[in-house]
Amino acid sequence: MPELPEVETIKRELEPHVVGRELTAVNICDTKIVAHLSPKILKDRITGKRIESLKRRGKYLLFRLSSGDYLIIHLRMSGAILLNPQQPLPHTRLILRLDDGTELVFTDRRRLGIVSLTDSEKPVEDKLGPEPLKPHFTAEEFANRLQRRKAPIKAVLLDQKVIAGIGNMYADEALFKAGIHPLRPANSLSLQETERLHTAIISTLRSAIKNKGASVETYLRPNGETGTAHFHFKVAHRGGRPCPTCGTPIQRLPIRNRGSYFCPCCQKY
DNA sequence: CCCGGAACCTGAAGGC
DNA sequence: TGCCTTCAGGTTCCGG
Repeated sequence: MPELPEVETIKRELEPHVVGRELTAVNICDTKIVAHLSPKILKDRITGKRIESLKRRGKYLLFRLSSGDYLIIHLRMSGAILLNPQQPLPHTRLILRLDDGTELVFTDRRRLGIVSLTDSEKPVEDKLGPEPLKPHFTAEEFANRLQRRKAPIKAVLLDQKVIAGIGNMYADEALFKAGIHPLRPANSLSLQETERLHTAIISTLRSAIKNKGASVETYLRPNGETGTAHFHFKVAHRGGRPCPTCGTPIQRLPIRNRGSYFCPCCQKY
């Protein structure tokens, strides 16, 4: 499941291969993945354009084109982008060919990912809160946002308008690191707890990026290799296994229909 | 605005 | 063996 660290890894590993290159051919294999405009218009508007830069914002990838447009890709649950795969891949949705022969292949087993085109960053920007790894994500601003919400902290961490880029796995890992129960109402956290969580979010994401993301389910890096961040998970996807700190079995609890993993001993309500 | 639940989607896994 | 149900979760939509 691509979250911020996975999308950041893809961005970094794709960047040197795509920036400055021209899109010479666009093959939309599954028109259903194109959102907000017709597949034909998207294809016509990006073919022949140069990729000026590649940026990640939250879980979105934005390719800025020489036309001034932004080609936007969101991988959702099962999307991946592969560079020059050795053989045809199952669930291929989109193929971009560049002027040096490079091929970018967007695959998506569950078909929930989207490709779109906009003339500014605004549509993406409007959906998202602060980037957690940028200096403007401060503990004060974080505390402010939490104070307005009484929903479970786990649910609030998944709200992209509160913080951009956190998903189910890293929400669980950050809450464990901060020692906070996932069902605690967001506005019940003390200032100290909020600061611990703020720090935990940043260190959890940084460490996952160092490990090139977590390969659970279908996530792969553009070169086809897996990430290693999941080997360092303490609670995420580890229901029933002993907590690495105290040995208590990790519990699984559905919150907002998402499996939430936590240690009932280290994260008391 | 805020909240929780359902829908979208497909393949894997488990029950019978 | 095979059919059926359940589960996985990022985002959006909807009713309260």
